[in-house]
Amino acid sequence: MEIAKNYDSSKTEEKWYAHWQAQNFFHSEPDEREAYTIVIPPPNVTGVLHMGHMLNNTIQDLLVRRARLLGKNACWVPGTDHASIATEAKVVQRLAKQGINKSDLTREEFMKHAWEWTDEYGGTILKQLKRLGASCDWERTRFTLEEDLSEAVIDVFIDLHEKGLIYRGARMVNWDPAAQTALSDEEVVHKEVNSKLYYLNYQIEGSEESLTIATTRPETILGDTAICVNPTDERYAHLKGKRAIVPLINRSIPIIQDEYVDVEFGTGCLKVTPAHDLNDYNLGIKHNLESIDILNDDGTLNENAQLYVGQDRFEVRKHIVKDLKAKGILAKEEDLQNKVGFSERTDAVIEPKLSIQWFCDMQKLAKPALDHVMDDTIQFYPKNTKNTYKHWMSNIKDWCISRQLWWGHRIPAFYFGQGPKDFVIAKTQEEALQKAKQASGNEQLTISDLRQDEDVLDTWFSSWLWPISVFDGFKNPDNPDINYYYPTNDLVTAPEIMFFWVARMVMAGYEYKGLPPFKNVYYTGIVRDKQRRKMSKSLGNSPDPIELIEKYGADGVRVGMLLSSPAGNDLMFDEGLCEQGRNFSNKIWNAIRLVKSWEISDEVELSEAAELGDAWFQSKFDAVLVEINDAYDKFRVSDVLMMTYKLVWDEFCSWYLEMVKPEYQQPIARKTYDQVIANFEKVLAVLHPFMPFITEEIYHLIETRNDEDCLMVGKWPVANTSNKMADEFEQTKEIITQIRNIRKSKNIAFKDAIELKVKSEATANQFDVIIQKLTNLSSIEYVNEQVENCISFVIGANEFYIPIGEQIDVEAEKIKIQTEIKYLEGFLKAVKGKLSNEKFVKGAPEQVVANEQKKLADAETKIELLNKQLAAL
RNA sequence: GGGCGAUUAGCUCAGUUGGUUCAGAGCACCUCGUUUACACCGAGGGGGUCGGGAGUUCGAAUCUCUCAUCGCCCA
Repeated sequence: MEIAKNYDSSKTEEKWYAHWQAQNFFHSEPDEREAYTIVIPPPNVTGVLHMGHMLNNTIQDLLVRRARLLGKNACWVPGTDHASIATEAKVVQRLAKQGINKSDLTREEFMKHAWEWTDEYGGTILKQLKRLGASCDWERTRFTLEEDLSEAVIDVFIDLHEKGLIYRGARMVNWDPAAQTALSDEEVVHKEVNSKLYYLNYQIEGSEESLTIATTRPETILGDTAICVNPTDERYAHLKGKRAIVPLINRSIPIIQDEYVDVEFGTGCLKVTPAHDLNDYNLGIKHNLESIDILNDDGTLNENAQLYVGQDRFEVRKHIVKDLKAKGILAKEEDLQNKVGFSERTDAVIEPKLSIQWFCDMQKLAKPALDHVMDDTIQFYPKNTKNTYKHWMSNIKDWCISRQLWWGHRIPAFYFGQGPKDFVIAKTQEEALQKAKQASGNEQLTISDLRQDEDVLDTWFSSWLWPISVFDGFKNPDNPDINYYYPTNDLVTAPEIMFFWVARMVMAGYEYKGLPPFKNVYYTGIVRDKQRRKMSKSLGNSPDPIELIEKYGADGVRVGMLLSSPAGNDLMFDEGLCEQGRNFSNKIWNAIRLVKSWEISDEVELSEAAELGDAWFQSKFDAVLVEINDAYDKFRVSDVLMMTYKLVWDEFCSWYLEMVKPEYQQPIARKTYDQVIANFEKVLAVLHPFMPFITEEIYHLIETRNDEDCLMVGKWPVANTSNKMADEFEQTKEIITQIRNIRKSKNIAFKDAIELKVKSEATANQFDVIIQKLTNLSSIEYVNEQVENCISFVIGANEFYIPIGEQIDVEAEKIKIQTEIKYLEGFLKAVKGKLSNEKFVKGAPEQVVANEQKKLADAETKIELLNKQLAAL
């Protein structure tokens, strides 16, 4: 069979993915095997595949494919997230392009557009994941806004409300004026920005005196209802009980005292705007201040402000500074760096806003969620992420779960009156009506008297149920799927959503199943470019994953992604890594090409080298496999890859295949061939999780197989560690390297055979035939005396001589040997120093001292040998 | 401001309770190479005072303190 010289991924990937699907290999049903489950972190329906997804899903596929090979019943549940705020923004944008305003639509009309949008784009990422080779159980694909999952969300809302853990209340929330909705604390990103600190003079009422306050937000003075100073601040002690005048609008406000004010910051005088700052709000409550809300929901000023009405808050800032300056109220301005909150989704500057929202009380839910991570029931990788988790969980605040949006799960609250308590929580209108009649005592109520809450729930209020809801664990709490697949095994996600998602899933898991949602959480790093900038669409520094796959093959890209990504470390992505992955594909490809080029013969005798090679390789393979398994258990993914890479490239290709390779144009013994194939298949199995496509292709190049006989559903090899030949061979590798080195330095071509003479206690080395083959020796002779006129080297207690057929350069040889002696003597001195140190001999463990003594003896022997050689020159 | 973590070869990173010749890997780099799988390759090689300083110890990349620089989380 002709095999192309270079591997062409475009000819295999689609073929095998389709084949696997046709064989239904991705699908899982509960059975008697051990389950291995992963639920995908559902990507947004708005998204397209980016490098973060590539990393994340490559790792998940790696784990799932290995679990499958280990004989577990592997189930990777895919799906998408409705991404309330992001999707709604996209839909609004699209409508705007069509000249439609959201406000002109009814809720139902808008939802129709949103569903159309979702049907059109929602599956993009999942489709793209197939290109990567993701072995998801597509039959189980779920969507957070589908019927069953929505029902779970509503049921949980009702349940938590009944338990008193969800409440409605007026609070200071994070308001996103662009999306015009409240956000949770986690959706606010604090960024350091260059601002200005403005110093403004406030007139003291009934006096010529004025005091100066400092503020970064001069436009909010229109909502000021007090000035606050620290009671210990003597500068302002005389102002106690007096009032000040708000500039421009001449409102009289009290001067109050509170410890909260930082004497050091600005002037030590604080303007208090209870409606627009959380701290001021708290001060307002404490001191019973009036609260004047001067902003509309879209960030423009309202009538309460009196001035600049209808203008945007940032426009107003410019104007008011100008006006204050003109009136001599602005004392000075200073540059200042401060942190400002931005909306994670819209990047708008967040306004603290007092509004009525729904909240989820986290205290009770957080307790088991914290405990079971601290006691390692759930393990985090890397370990140090536990600290961050603990810190957040120990300082947890209530979760604002309502959003002023349409795209999402509508809050099941029905209002029957105007009072703050005039509502009921119910799953259906009918049920709501019953409850409302009861609550109001008004039997005349009809459905049309009820108003359902207009708001929807935070998207994460559905995501936190994901590991349970994808198995219908709410509707059907005892169904075979949930019993079999839950708790899931591993969760692979980004560290930045530890609070958004991971922590809350753990809470929901314990609240609703009494069990953790998963056993391990693997936090990936962030994919950055070479300059350490986070990859983002706006920077344009992210390659297109699909183009990468087309260029380097899915296998190559998978390897590229994992080559430099130890758990939790950011990944400095470089296309060169994918290139390395592609080169690796080609290396393996050429290994099968070599093997398939051999003519198999039943007549040919087994060569000793091939027998030895097989024994050695099995020993080596098993030793490495033990390490690989161990690294998998510790989620040391890039270590696993590197070990696998070296196993394939160095041990299998460079050593093993070279050992067993038949002479040019000679056939290979059938038995040897069979051994090579057996070893090849084991190597392929270990490599398969990283490179599913090429390994499957090669598996089928080895021989024609049945449709259901695929590597993907093959067996992970089992290590037999009794064979120690791998260790014994290490010294032989050194001998071979030395001989190659001599060839190199003396310019002796490989095709010219050379002789080797060995002075040793032994009369043979079990690996002599290997040495002979790999270095092209005409003979190996064991001698009792030093050999003259040779290049020599010493390994262990053995001396090796190579006659080079010409006069050797005595001086050069002398220098070489002297250099080595010098190094050894220095080493010896250090060892002797240790051993003559009484404290060391007494203090160090016996083993360590014994080792030092062995080092001493070995070095002395070697120096002696080298000196003899030197003398003989 | 509070907390966590990092700093080891040109780059990205290992280095498991301090102790084998422990200073390592991959890539990059340099030299040589049409040896009959692969130049997307082979063989060989150079390269680090382990961020600076101090300390503990018989012994420190590893433990302590301190300084510097950088990240992340929270407020």
